Amino acid sequence: MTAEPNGRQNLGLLCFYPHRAMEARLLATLAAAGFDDITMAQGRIAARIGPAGTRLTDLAEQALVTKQTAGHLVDQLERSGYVRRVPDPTDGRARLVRMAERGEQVVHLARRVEAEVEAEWTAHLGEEATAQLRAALERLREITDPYR
Amino acid sequence: MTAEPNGRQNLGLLCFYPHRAMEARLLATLAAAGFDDITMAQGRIAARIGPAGTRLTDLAEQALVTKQTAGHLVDQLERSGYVRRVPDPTDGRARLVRMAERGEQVVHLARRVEAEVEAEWTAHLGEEATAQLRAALERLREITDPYR
DNA sequence: CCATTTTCGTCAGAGGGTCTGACCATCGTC
DNA sequence: GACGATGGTCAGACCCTCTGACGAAAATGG
Repeated sequence: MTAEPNGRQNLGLLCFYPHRAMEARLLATLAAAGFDDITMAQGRIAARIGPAGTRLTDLAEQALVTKQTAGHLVDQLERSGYVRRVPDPTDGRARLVRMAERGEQVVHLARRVEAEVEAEWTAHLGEEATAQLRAALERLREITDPYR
Repeated sequence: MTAEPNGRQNLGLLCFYPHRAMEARLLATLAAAGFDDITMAQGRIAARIGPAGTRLTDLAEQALVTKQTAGHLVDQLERSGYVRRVPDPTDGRARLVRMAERGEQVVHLARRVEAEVEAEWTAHLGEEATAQLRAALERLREITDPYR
């Protein structure tokens, strides 16, 4: 991911800045709201928990980490009260990771911050350019995201 | 960075996929070429070394890490023979981190891979959409990258 | 219906990346 | 020259992630 001598940077690197900015804003806002024990890694796992709960293995697969890593992160989320594990009624081996009350609060706040940041970006780029940006990124995802 | 229930994902997250894909490709290709002792963190530091060498403090600032972290990574890069530290003739305290021969080789290869991946993306999106994407990301960088 | 294989999850251990805090040497300035 | 600012290192800690090994439950297939 090298920065070329002329100002031209590769597209992968250019994608990095907005992503980092979004994550930093999220983390800062959540911390300011009292959710100061959350980390980015935890967030990336938590973001993939479905409404009815999700298996650890699925979380790991979608987040592109090992089961062990996902388990470790869920341990922390559970200890902090953001999620809880319940038995999966359809499979004796499995457990479902489900959002707890405290977790839902974080999700609501995170959504608001995301919308806020996107609004700022739209103000900078203009409506049309932003829509094109989103469309391009979504198409790009087809070939850069192994998970759909 | 939550994934919303409907398919719509926030722009920060959408930016993540291409970035991750680019980094993964780079790392895999470099490893296959025999540079198998390099890591992403090292790459992010190394990418910021200028032609005449760069001070550790500047590397740290641009990469948004502490001096200690940058120093640690440069240690590894030096041990692997990618860079070397030379005294800064203009400042007795400072040392310049400069690319070594082996480092230059990596940079050349990395540039080629980046161009390759961008070509694939362009093939998927089309020339015009790719140009627009780049323009939008560059404008977005103005407000999402604290370093210029 | 049982044996085998697969899947779900955990435990244990290791290495890498990053940070804070303390510290020394040198530079620049008054 | 004295003193604050700057470049860099050392030490210690924490978090993230991985590999390997394993037990329990489910799925498969005679």
